Amino acid sequence: MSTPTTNDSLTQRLAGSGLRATPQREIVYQVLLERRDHPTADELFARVKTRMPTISLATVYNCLEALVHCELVKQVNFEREPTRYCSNLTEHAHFIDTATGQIIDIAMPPEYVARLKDALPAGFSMDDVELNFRGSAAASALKNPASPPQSGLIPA
Amino acid sequence: MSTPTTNDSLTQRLAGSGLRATPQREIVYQVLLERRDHPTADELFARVKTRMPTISLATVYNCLEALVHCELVKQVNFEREPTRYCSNLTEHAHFIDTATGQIIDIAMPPEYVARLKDALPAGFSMDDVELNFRGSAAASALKNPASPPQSGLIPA
DNA sequence: TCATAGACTTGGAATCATTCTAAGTTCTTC
DNA sequence: GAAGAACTTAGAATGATTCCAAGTCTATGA
Repeated sequence: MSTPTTNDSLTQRLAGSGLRATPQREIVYQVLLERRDHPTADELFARVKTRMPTISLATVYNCLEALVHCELVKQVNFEREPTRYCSNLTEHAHFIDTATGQIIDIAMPPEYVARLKDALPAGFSMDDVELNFRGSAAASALKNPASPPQSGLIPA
Repeated sequence: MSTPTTNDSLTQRLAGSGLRATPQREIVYQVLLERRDHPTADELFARVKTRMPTISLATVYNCLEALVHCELVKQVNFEREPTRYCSNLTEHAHFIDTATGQIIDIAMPPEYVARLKDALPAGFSMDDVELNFRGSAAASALKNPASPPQSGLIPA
C-alpha cells in the first residue's frame, strides 16, 4: 500500500527539477520517511534491499542525490562520519547523544533562527545556519522528546 | 628564530599527555599558528615541507593528532570535505563565505554559549556546541573582521 | 505502433582522505 | 652505553563516495 499523496508530491517535486519518479526513488524516499532516524546511505541500502533486492548501492546514492536536489531530503554531516540523510525539512538543530550516538532533531522556530542571524557581526549575511549540540540526553528525552521549550528551541 | 614561550608551553602541554615535543610536532604547531586560516592536513604538509623537506604526510597526521589530543588544536569539519585544523582555542563559530570558500572565526562570548545552552529543551545537557554559518561576507569583513558586535557574536 | 533519444539503473573500477603497518631512528633511563 | 619506549617514515590498506560503460526503461512523435 502506497501513500498517493506523498507519491504525488514526490512526482511533482522531482518533475520540478526535470527528474522522473522511478520505483527506486519512490522506495528510497518512502523508507526514509518511515523511520525518522538519520540513516547513512549504507543503512538505507540495507533497508531498501528487503523490498527491492535488486537495487544497487550506486542507485541509492543516485536517488538520494535526486531527493536532495529537489529539496525533499537534507544531508547531515558530523565530523567525518558517513553522510546521514534526513527527511525533516523544517528548520532544526541536531543533538547528538554522545553515549548512544543517537541523533535527535531539535526544532528551531523562525524567531530563533532570526536571533542567530542578528547575532552576526556587521558585514556578514548568512543564508544558512548549522547548529549541532553534543552531550547527553535523559532517557525520557530520547524516547519522547516532547517537553516544553524553555527559551527558543523546541524538541521535534 | 623560535618562540621559546610557545615552544615551552607546547612541550608542557604534550608532556601533560605523556607525549614528547619532537621537531616535527614543533614545526607543525608553529606553521599552524603562523597563518590563522584553516588548512587541511595536505595544505599544512605542503607548508611544513618547505622547512623540513623530509617530513611525511603520515607524520603531519600524527602530529596533528597529538596536538588535538593535548587540546592545542581543534579539528573543524564542513560537509564531507577534508578535515581542517584550527589553532584558535577560544569558543567560536565559523562563517563560511560561499563565494570564496574562506572560513572566518566568529568569537562566541561565554554568555552567548550559555544562551544557546539555555535554549535546549529540558532533558538535554550539552557539553559542546558547533555553530556554522554559510553566506557572504563583505570584503571589509573578510579582510578586517573587526566591526563591533551587534548582539552576542564578536568577529574574531 | 515503432523508432529514437534521453533518462535511469547497475556492478565494478576509480578516487581520495585517512589510518594502518612494519621497519628504521631517536630518546630516556638505568 | 644498552634496552625499551616513543617517533617517524613510506607505502599499503581502508572505506565512503563517485565515476564509468553497458544495458534498460520511458516519453515523444512520425
